[in-house]
Amino acid sequence: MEEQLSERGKRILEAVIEDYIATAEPVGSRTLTKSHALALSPATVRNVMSDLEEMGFLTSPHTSAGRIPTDKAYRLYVNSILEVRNLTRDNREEIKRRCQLAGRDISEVLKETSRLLSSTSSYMGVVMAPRFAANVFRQLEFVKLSSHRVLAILISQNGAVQNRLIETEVEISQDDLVRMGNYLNEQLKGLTIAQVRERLLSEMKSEKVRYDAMLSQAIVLSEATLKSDDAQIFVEGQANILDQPEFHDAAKMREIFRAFESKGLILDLLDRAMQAEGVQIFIGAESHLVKMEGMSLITSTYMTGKDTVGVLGVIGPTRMGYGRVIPIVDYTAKLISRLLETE
Amino acid sequence: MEEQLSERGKRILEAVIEDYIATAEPVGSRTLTKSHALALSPATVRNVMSDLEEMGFLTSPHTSAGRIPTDKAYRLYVNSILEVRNLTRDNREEIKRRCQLAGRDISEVLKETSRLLSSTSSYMGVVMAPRFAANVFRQLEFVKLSSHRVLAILISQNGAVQNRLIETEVEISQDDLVRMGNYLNEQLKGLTIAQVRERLLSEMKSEKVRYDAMLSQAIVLSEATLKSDDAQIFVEGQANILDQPEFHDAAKMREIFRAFESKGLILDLLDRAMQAEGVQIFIGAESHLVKMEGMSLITSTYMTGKDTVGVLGVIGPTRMGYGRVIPIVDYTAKLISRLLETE
DNA sequence: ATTAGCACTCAAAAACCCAGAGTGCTAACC
DNA sequence: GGTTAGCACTCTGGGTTTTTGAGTGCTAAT
Repeated sequence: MEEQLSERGKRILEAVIEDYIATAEPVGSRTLTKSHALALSPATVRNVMSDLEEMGFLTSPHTSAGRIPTDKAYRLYVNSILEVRNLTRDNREEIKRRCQLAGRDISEVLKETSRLLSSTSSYMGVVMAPRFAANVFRQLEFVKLSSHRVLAILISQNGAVQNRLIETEVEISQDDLVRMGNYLNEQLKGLTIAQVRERLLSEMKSEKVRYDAMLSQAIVLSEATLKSDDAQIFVEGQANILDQPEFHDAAKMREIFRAFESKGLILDLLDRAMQAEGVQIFIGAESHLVKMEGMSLITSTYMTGKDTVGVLGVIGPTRMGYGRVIPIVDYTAKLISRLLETE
Repeated sequence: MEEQLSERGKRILEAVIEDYIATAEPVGSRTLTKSHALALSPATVRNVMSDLEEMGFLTSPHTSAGRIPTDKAYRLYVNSILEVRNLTRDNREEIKRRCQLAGRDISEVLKETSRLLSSTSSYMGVVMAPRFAANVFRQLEFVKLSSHRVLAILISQNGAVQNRLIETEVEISQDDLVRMGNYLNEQLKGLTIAQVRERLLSEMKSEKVRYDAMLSQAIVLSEATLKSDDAQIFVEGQANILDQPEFHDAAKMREIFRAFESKGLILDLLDRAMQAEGVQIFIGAESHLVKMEGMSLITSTYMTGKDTVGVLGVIGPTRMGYGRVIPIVDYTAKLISRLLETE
């Protein structure tokens, strides 16, 4: 049963996949011979397709419909058949243009990137921001807003900013706040945010702190600032997938939207994608997430310097234009990496 | 034709509206007499309904279906028939619990509020953040990230933070940046952000700046920080409206999602809602936005101290549980107002 | 090995029918 | 007068049946 795939078999499988990608309809032997110049009769094609079905590359939704590619077929396709097109100059220009980070806040840029991915691919764009905790600490700032309210602002070396409003037990003067800030900035210079946190937690237990009320204040404040660092994910262009014919019916649509409403699902996926460097492709059930059947995900990691810090990508139907989307994702990731470089 | 609406007419109209809200089906005379204890025969009800139709409160999708309320009917209903229920204690507790702003960044809180509105109403939640420009300036901070990159952080009195990455032409030392910051903070104390901007623009033209390179740098930097203040809008729970039977068919769904994808539409609406203080209700076509037919919007403004600074609300189908949603919106707005008070 | 031919299959679309809910009107009723 | 029972009529939605057409698998001829 597991005989090798012939050259002709490959050609035909490719044709089927491409037709199916284009039309979303099961493709039959006759249509295939017409659209692709195969110099073969429908009957022959039928035989080959029958073989392909046996090998698990095609299925038919029912007898007497055409056939559609299985996940396994897509896998083969992206691995060894597909040749990735280059981006057009225009495409590249547009991506570059829209990824300017000057003059904007960094998460704005990532959001825009997500939007960009969505609109150039016409599927859904996804960007996971660098985990704040992995960034290098740059500066911590306390600003007194009112008697018992302090705004803590935490700045990382790459320009990400987080802030928290803290209700303090006792009133602290702005001067004291500044002093705390200076002290901590001095202490924490060069650590990653995660390390900063560890350091603070251990200090909290130390003897010294017991006797220095202000220091302990500072530590409580900054600890409050640091806790709960949820990954930021930007998902854009959900409406795009509504245009895909496979989701035309209302029930399916609802399901999809429900699934993506909480970002947990996407987070899981992206976390997985972050394990390995570079472009990765998850096809349908491969992701082992039930909700993802019928959908594929193309991701690429991006980095600052040598460290992988985030992932971005495109989610679309399994039946998606891999050849077109892969280079988009790839190029965008590279661009973002370049932008984030701290010179 | 424009005779007054009798007491009985009102009662029946109310019954129709309530039935329709509950079932989303056109309601007929017979069902009406059954569900509401009206002590009238279907025939009589029919007569009255016929009158109501003539007056423009009801329409029938076709002969021999029941009737459905028009926008005009809803208007009358919310204005003079409906009595707004009070919130249950549980409801109030939950809203309070989820609106804690301590420990979080202010826009996080507003986003959560939007989520809250959506989940308690089971429609779509909308929150427009205070226009940053209207806030009172608190502090401006420049942080050097790398040779030509400066992060500018702008903090307002109420704890909102905006930051921008700025690529500078020439390298500026961190010391100089601090000095610039101090100078500007001194100068700009107490102004609103909008005023700050005006002030800077006018300074840029003044003679003094010509001769002080650093000052002019500072002004360029902060001007870069201030420009482009787009309103922030948080929309949550879009998937909720997919459950509404009136949007069950795929085409409608798509339309809705497309409409809300760009937030411009919502922005227009909310801007309008901000004109007047307190709870406002826009029913269907009243908003004069084509896309909004079939949908209603319940909003309330919220304030810090005496100034209206933002709006929040719920978007749902015209056929929505006004009596239930209005107090939710109202209460939430009041709560947010209280939270934002600068003590 | 390939292909033409043919009988067979099945889903989707069209055509059709029917029941049910609703209406408007008229005539009787209180 | 307002109210109600009765009746003929209308329309939609749902279910069933028919038709159509694309597609298959097999066999026999090339």
